[in-house]
Parts: sequence; C-alpha cells; structure tokens
Amino acid sequence: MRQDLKTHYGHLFENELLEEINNVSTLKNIPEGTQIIDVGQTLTKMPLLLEGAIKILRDDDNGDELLLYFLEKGDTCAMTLTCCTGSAKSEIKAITEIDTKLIMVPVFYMEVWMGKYKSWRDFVLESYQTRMLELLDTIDKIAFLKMDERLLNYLKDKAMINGNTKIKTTHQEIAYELHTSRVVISRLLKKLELQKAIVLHRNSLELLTL
Amino acid sequence: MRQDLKTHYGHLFENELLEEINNVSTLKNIPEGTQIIDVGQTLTKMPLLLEGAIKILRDDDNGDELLLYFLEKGDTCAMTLTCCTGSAKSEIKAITEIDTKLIMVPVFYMEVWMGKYKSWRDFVLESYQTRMLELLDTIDKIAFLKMDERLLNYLKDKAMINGNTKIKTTHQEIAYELHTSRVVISRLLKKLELQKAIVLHRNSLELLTL
DNA sequence: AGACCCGTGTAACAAATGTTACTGTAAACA
DNA sequence: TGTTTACAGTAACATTTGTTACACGGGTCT
Repeated sequence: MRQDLKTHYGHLFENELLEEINNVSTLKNIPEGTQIIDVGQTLTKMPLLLEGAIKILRDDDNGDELLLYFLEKGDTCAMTLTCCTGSAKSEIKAITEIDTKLIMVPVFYMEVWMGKYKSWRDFVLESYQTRMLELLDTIDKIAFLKMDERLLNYLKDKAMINGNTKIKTTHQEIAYELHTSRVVISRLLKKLELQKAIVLHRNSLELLTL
Repeated sequence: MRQDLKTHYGHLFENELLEEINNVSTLKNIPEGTQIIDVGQTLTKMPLLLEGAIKILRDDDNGDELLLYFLEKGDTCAMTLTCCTGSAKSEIKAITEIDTKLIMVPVFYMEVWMGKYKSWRDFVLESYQTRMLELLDTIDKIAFLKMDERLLNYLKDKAMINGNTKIKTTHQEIAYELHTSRVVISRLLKKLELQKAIVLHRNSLELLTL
C-alpha cells in the first residue's frame, strides 16, 4: 500500500477500498507546465491528486482561453467523473501548475465502486459539489468583477497555490488565462505597482498584499 | 401511481422506485413568476419537474443578478442535490418561467436511493453532468461573447423554453438577467430591430430569426 | 378629461476594455 | 562579443459598455 495514498485519502475511504485503488492504479510524477488533458480528448483514466496542483482551463474553437480553477491534493477532476457517465469527451484542458504527483484509476472502476462503497459515492458527490461551487465562483468573478479586481484575485490564488508570493509568469500568460490582451494586463499591473500592491520584475512579480 | 410521473420518469426508473417516489412526494402546481428557491435558503425537498420551466439565477450580496440556465421537464435541480451532501444552503435563486408542475421529494430519500437503486445513481450523476455542462456554457457566453450576441442568444433560449417567438418581458427584466443596464438593452434591442431580427412592442417583443 | 405611472427612445457623456504601433531593454544565443 | 528574441512600457486611438438625464406616449385610475 502506498503510504501517500493512505495519507491523503485514508480519512475518506475504508481500507478495503484503499487496497483496491492501490492495486488498479498507476502512479505518475508530472513536471510543472505539462498538459495532461486536452479539449475533446477521450478519458480512460481518472486522476486522484497526491501532491502538487493542476490548473483547469476552458478552451474554445476560436483559440479563446479562460482559467476556471485550480485542483489541489485530495481533489479529483469532476470533469473526468462526468466522462464516465455520458459523453466521453473532455470539455476542458488541464495543465500542471507545479510539479505534481497523482495516481490514475481506470474509469471502469468508478462505476463498480459507486455500487460497492458508500464512501466512494460520497467522495464523487462531494467532488461534484465542490467543482460546481468553484464554477459558480468563477462565474461570479467574470460577471461581477472588473478586470483589475479579477487580476488581483488571480495573483492571490496563484500565490496561494504555489505557496509563494513571488509569481513566475509573463504578462502574456496572465492575459491568456483571464481572456484579455497583454497590453491590458501590463497597464493594470503597472497600476497595481503604483498602488504598492505588487512589485514588477521581468518574467516574475511579487505580491505584497494578501 | 401518478400517470405524469410514469410518463416523464418511466424510462429512467424501475417500477419499484417509481412507486417509492410516488408515495413520498407531494405534487405542486406553481404559477409563472413564482420564486421557489432563494439564495441562502435551506433546502429540505428536492424538485422533480413534470411540466413547465424554471429559470435558475445567481444572486450576490450587492444585488447583482445573472441568469444561469433554464430547467425543463425531466430535469431536477443539481444545486438541490448539492445540498444533500455538504452545505445545506442554496447558492442560487429559482423562479418559474412559466406555469409549472413538479413533485417534491424529501432530501432524506436521495441518500437512501443512492445505495438502493442504480437507476437513481445514474440519474443523479447524469443531472450533475448536465448542470456542469450548462454552467460551462454559461461561462463561455459571459466570457467570450459580446453583449449583443448574448442578448440574441438569451432571446432564442427564452423563445425555445416558452415555445413561442413572442416574448413577454421588459427591457429592465432582460437587463437584470444579463447583468447590465436597461439603457444598454434598449440600445441593443433597437439595433436588432433595425437588423430585422426582432420586432419591438411595449412589454413584449417578437423574435424573427431562429 | 386630467393626472399619474411605467416602459421605452435617445442624446451626451464617462469609464472600461481592446487594438495597433512603436520603443527600450534584459536575457538568450550564436 | 554582437545579434537576436522575448518581454515589458507606453501612447494614441477605437470600441464596448455603463451612467445620467430627459422626452414621449400608452395605459390606468379617479
């Protein structure tokens, strides 16, 4: 039995289920910045996060992109859950935000465990619920906040996920994830710097307010 | 056994479950425009739609409002499902779009049936999936479309739900649901009228394009 | 009929966001 | 080392969206 599996999921699942997961899953260590799921991709395995963080992005045909939310340890991808019931195509793109350790479980077992373990059912429902609330939160931010507020919000999230107020990124990358243009981001970042909220460097910036 | 229950849910559930639903649920006929769920409200019953349509709105503290999507017959409210597992407070507001017939099931049974009936599990997962996709679609529209496109989209949805190209509403109401101002909607509607996409009347409008 | 309210039309302006173009400069690389 | 490339700063301008103010007219009520 993998120790880290027990550590992160031991409080959720009984030993019997933990053993099953342990037996049918494969471990993956994935470096930062790796795309692990693409839009339209058929999913056959379901990821359970042990360490690290993954960013989930919406990506449409016209090259439009938008950050939806981050996943952290103990999370699974509700979009993958989705694929086990109805349509099998991914609606989102997933990229590791930092070095990440996860185990992959063939989707076949999801259905089996739903009938067999109440703890698994609870986990799946809980996952759906959490993702749903995250999506609602994302909608709130897009619909109700102005770009400068969204930007600051984004920077805070990013600092939180990375556990570091120094954020390694470019204006262009931020622009993609917030679905706006590089010039707009540069402008707003400069404004934030004048307000002493951040310090700008090349290829990075530092968050001063939390 | 209610005939309409059999009609709309017979293909989803086995007779035994249909009987259970029939026995523990109460029927409600709700007129158009009635608020049936409010933000922050604790939910004790779960609605299953038999006839009609319900609009689901996001509503924040500052009075900001936004239409998320519509529910139709055969749908249930995934947000209510959400409340049965973790937090018990509603994150959304629900208002009948047209006269609506639905049955209310105490949330207690949801958990019981999850263990007992595979068809119920499938229904719940399917509901989550559908709502998730609807939320993604909502995000796409808000993030990637301009207000005039969102408006036309909204009018088409509304015509579809009501089964009528004549839409009874005011500019102010549209403005609330798209989270913008009345003046903006008047302006864009007038533009749509000049483009022969709609005809404007007082308290109503007619959609010409489908 | 007259008074009133509500929904709509529209102008004029303000603010936010998007676009294009050009500059300077740090880092990467040959 | 000099050259190249990617990133960032900024101006000038366009477009979209939001705001304020006011006029007009249909409907309702008395």
